[in-house]
Amino acid sequence: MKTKPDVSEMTEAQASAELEQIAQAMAAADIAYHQNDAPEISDAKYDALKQRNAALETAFPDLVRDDSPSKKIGAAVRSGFGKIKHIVPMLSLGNAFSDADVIEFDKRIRKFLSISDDQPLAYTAEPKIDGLSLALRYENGVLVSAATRGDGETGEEVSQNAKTIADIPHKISGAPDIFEVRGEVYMSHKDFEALNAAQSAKGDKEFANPRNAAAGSLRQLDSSITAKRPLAFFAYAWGDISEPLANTQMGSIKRLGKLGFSINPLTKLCQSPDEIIEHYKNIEVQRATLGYDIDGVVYKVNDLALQARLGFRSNTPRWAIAHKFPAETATTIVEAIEIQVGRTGALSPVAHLAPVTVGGVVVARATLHNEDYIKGVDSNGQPIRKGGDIRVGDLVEIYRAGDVIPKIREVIKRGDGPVFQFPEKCPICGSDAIREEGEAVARCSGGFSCAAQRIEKLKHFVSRNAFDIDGLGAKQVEVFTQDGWISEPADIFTLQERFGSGVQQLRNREGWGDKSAQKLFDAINERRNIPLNRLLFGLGIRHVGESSAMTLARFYGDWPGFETAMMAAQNHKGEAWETLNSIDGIGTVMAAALVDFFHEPRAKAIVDRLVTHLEIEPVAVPKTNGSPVAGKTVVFTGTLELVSRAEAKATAESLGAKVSGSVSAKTDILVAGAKAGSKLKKAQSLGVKTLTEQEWLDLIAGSSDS
DNA sequence: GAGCCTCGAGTTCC
DNA sequence: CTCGAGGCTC
Repeated sequence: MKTKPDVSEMTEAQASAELEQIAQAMAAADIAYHQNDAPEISDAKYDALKQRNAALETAFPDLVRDDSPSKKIGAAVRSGFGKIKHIVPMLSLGNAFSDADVIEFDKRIRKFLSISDDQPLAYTAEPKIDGLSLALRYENGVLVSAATRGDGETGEEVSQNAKTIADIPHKISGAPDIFEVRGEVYMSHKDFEALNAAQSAKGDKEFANPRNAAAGSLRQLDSSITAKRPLAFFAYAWGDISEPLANTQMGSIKRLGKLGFSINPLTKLCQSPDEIIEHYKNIEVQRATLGYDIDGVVYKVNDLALQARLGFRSNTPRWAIAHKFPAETATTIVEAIEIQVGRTGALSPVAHLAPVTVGGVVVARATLHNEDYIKGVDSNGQPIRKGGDIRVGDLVEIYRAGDVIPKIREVIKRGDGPVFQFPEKCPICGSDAIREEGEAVARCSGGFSCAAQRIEKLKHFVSRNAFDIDGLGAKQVEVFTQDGWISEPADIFTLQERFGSGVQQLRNREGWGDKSAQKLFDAINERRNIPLNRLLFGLGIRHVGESSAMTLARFYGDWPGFETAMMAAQNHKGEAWETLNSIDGIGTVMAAALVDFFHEPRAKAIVDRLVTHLEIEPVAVPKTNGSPVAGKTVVFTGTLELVSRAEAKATAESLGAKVSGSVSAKTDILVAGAKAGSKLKKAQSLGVKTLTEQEWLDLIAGSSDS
């Protein structure tokens, strides 16, 4: 690459020409990255362009273009596709990596269903296609929409593109009126190679692998491009449906085939874990000659009535599992081991590797988790990998766990580096690193005195699920902190007043124009109104994540109520303390972390300064008119069989009830599922009203909609 | 106290 | 995505 002339030696004409070039290059890169799922240039190159652009704009402020990359805050949102909410969520599957995991899976299911080992229990086993999931909705036999998985709850509408796929019929007959088919879009090896050959002949970029090619093709904004791409589709299940297709998994798949969908020929009904594993090995042997990528075999309980009884954990069905093939590996050298400091002070080692391609992606870093992981032992001192501890200079085999996170599997050849010494001090602030007895993680003890912790806390504060301030991401936080502009959350909200109009100061900065500065201030101002749960999450109190923050917000309702309770629970005693501990999902560790946080003077001062800038919105109190349980404290115990525990809790809360985990004199209703034990007895002795699960459902029936 | 299950925290590359 | 730890049930 030729070196660009120094900015100070350039003429206006040269600068203007280069600014135009950069604007075009970056716009093209944005499109490639955000809309085509395939970056054209590396992050480093992209950053270099951005910096060069900023330098030019600083030197020639009159030449700043209207379409300058510096005026774009954050990434352009991928546009052009509508959203579709999945009526039945598209969940991911749990994973099995060994035969033992599969046997365990079978055992768990038998235990859950009380089926003894000598009774038969059938499973389907089918290849797990490495493509993208797609949900097709037919109404009265006509394809009305197609949606990608998205986050499982909401996907993107790609109907026009789906219609160009030969395996997807536009009309079907003999199907239920409402009929949602689920399956996998993929590209065969042959078609993938032909496509890449054509791409390279045209001078277009090639795709890294068939999955990326399929993803990129399905998400074209112009469906005539998708039509030219040779995509294929295997159907494997149904989602929302007006009447069941069959009462077994295998029966459903066969019906899908009869209705005109492609179904995978290697799908097999198996009667035992042994037979499942045999089929897995069979498929593994054929893997190379199938003509399309698969990354494992999926097993499902065949009987749909049993599937319904098994139900779901928070994110995965209990009745299915994906048995993964061993991940692709690569060997490389450990060049350095760096220690990063997290927002809680956790010291996490990360290996810097000589870059190497694993499964189509260049990997340069791998997580090392903690001290024991580097040593190669688990918490009981048992070895976790071949080749022992990891040192700088070692030749190692790496893989991508879940095809995502790079990890070191094995030390293949010992280098000449010394045994890695885990630091006893924080690498940033020099405070002692403390590893509590029985814990895996060492933490910097510097707290608010540690610059790294302060920055990470701020990054957490502005993160997507906390304050989510547009234009103030991790990178900006770092820059602003280093320049001394912000050091705690309250500073963000005084930025504008401290800099007068602020715009002048910001404008002198690289990459900031009047517009972007004003946009940032607008974004900050928008967040002066913040829901209580987001505030609680954003504070970054240890052990308090998104979910617990919501629990607390729901329970206490508003900020004054919450804060008063925290202050009153001082010394872990008294009624406020007991109440806090009684909340379902809040235990002693979290309760202590919360109370201690609010009695730590520095933390308290930071919170006090912050809240003066905020309008804290109470968590939407559910409509409780007509609800028979509004304001009541409800406890669930035993095994709930009709609805999941999480669902029962969510329903109760939506009706204005407070869900508690333990029975006390303040409990209004105890809902006792099967095998209820001590809590039921206690409730009876206290004279608390107890209901069976069915009685509870009857009680709340009809009030959910009013 | 053991055995789930769920959540929090940390990480990589895109 | 994974690991570790907290919380709940038995």
